Amino acid sequence: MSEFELKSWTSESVTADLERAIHEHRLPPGTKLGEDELGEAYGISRTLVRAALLALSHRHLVTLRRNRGAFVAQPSVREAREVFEARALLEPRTAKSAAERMTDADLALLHANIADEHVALDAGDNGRALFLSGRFHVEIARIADQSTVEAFISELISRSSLIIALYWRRRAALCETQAHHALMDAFADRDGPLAEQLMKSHLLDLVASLDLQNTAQPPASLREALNR
Amino acid sequence: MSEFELKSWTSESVTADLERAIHEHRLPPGTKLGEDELGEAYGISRTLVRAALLALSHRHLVTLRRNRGAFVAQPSVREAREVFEARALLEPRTAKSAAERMTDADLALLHANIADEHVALDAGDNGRALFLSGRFHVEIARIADQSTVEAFISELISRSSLIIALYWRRRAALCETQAHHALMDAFADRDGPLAEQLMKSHLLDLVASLDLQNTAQPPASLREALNR
DNA sequence: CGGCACAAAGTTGTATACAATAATGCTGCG
DNA sequence: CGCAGCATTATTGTATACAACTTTGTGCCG
Repeated sequence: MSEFELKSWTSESVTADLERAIHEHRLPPGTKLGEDELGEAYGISRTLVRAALLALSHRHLVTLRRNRGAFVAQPSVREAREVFEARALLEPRTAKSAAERMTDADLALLHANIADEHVALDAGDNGRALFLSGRFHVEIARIADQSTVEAFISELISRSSLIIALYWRRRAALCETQAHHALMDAFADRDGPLAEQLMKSHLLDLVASLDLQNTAQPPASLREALNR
Repeated sequence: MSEFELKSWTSESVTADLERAIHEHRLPPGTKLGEDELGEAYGISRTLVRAALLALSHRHLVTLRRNRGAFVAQPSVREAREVFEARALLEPRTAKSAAERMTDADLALLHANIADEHVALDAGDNGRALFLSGRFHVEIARIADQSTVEAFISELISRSSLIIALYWRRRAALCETQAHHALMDAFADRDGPLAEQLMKSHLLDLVASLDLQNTAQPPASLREALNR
């Protein structure tokens, strides 16, 4: 951890670092995020750690329990459904706008993103692959030139990562890169309506690949289950 | 201010109190929110004030400028357009869902909300009327039973209040309560598609009533204009 | 008289100290 | 032996102290 202390961390950079760790499943749902522990790891005081945890709680990535501490969030089945319903409202139209505004540079960037994802998958780094897969969606919002919607989608993508950690059904393959390739074709053709339709289907497929039937949510640890 | 000190404020309640003050235009865009000043007003230390200001900045209601302090946000024309585009993506469908799930109790609550708004208008309390007008939209999201979308809409509504403060064209009348009455009829009939269409039109009307033509944004104060 | 440099004041950024609360383990009694 | 109550420990909640930076005011020099 000592190498971290060389960098001069701000609450924002710590927030980003933690968000990425959560997004990549290095910090699984339910993980206790002790203030002293984090402060020591980053070489900063609890003041900045608390600011970072507060920011993450506002994005629903961390749950704060008064006098009890901060934990990586464990979205309920209910919340999982809501997140994907919100994505269904925002992302298809955003993909349409993106397709209509797409430049060649944007296309190249998206291609590179997919390539990186394949590299990560081949290297067995599923966490990084998942992160890059999410980035693909955020980049689309950026290309659509809607920073407000982009911020919402970015939050929803990160929360989706937690949902995948808890409810993903097919353990073996993240083979849904097909959907991203199909979207790329629509983008290359600047076909807005097609991109909108493809994104809509893609999100439905994603939800379908989750196990959201059970009413009781599986606790990440016995401790968490009993403290509830 | 001393009466405030009787209550035992938490960072959350201070956040809510400030958000409402901003929403009601008691704290206009550009207002400097000094930490000592706020701390003294609420009878709390800067620690809690900072937590509240941080929360408000995450909702884009407050702009934090490093080493310079916190200010009530002044959305740009660009941001104003984006906020209403995001609302256009979220609210019509949400109104449709709400119409389909509407109970008699929900209807009564919405009616009461509109009644309160009229009372506030008659009393000349435009700030409170504006707040209640926004609450109407948030309540619809609550009725639609989509807390994730509700949180987004709630943020967008508060930001819209800032936008109205800066870009509202017709100073005289907030006579667009007509639109809310029309929506109520659709809700009473549980007519989802109509509610969706009416909400869409309502949002378009709102944008049309704003003056978003000018490229340079009007500074709320000379000081702010020059410090930029 | 104007402008630049420096000093002083005020505000925010961060760390730390202390208080309050919850978790843990011990002890004694039934 | 088991459980209740209390002491201990650990962690979070809040306030405060100090450092860093920005802004403002003053005076010197050109």
